[in-house]
Amino acid sequence: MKITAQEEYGLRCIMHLARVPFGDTVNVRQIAEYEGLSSAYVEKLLYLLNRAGLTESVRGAQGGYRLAHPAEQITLRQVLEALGGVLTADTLCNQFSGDREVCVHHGGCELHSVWSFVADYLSVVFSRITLKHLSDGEARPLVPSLFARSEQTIPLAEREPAQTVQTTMEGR
Amino acid sequence: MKITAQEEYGLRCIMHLARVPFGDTVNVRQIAEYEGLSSAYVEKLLYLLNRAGLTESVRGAQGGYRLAHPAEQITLRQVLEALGGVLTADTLCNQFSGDREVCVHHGGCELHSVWSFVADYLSVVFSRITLKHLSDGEARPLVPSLFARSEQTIPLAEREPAQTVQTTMEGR
DNA sequence: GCGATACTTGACTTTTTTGTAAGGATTAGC
DNA sequence: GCTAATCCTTACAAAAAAGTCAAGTATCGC
Repeated sequence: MKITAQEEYGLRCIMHLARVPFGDTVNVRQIAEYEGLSSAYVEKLLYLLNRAGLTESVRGAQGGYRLAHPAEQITLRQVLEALGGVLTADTLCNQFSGDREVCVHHGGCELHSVWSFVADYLSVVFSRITLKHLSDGEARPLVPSLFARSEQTIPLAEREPAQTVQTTMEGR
Repeated sequence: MKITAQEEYGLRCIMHLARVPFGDTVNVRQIAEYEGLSSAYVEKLLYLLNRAGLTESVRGAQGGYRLAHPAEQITLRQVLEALGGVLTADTLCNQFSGDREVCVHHGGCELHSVWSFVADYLSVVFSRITLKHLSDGEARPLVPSLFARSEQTIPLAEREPAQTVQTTMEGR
């Protein structure tokens, strides 16, 4: 499970825009220098964000990019969506079908329900977090904490499973 | 955010082992045929799982693979770890440093706290789910649901942010 | 209008991930 | 001990993702 480079860097770029007063533009070079990325790459990332309607561009001298809406109206989910798509159970099932037309587990896969629940969770969490929350450092509390509570509620896998790495023989 | 092919297919392979009586071996060809993957690929995936001590191999004729521990003692987290590493905030910060030595946001990045919380959540959830839960179809309830509850508790980003895609002009 | 600035976009190169191949090692059964 | 079945491991090829280039087009300031 991983976050792609495009998502991480693209998010940083739009965060850069979220930190300046709403309406101000920032040009590609400034962002690239500050974030330690190439201008070409920042251009591409902003192109994706722009295409999704999250940013606006102002051409010509003194031009640049700015948010299309106030930072409190743009969610992390929208940004991730624009940068590469959010994890959904459907995409997973279609994506990994081995050498068959459809996934061999089509119609009854134990894994599906887990991924789909995890995906739903992430989707909801990401929809709640706006760029404003992020720039204010207020996002973390929005990721619901379930640890303390569920520690008692849910009765499972309590013991650390034996981690004695012991295969057939003493591997080399 | 995505699940890699190696994670998905590797998980399916070990699930295959989890479904037979504990101690029974299954050989690569059987798994490959059933899952619609090539034998060569299944070998590689089992190699990874074996190396991590999650499975045991029996060589020679009539050999095969089996779980190294009962299915209720192997967690989803261990499997994902063996197949490609679990998402952690540390890896993220080290992984995406642009063209600098360290991430430009080192020491104070707003994104870090979000990723790290999300990563913690996933880690806890995946640690709770065992292969037994998965094969019994009991895993879904173990992914804590926070929706109904937090809907009221958390006061944010309530309105669907304006999605009027309107850039500089009528695109193209 | 002209030149400079800066966005736009598709093609291209590099890197990483996926998946295949192949030769070797081990064991069971005869 | 020979043979067939099966795992083991590394190297390689193919595909996808990441990142760069370059030739645009639009706009501003003079």
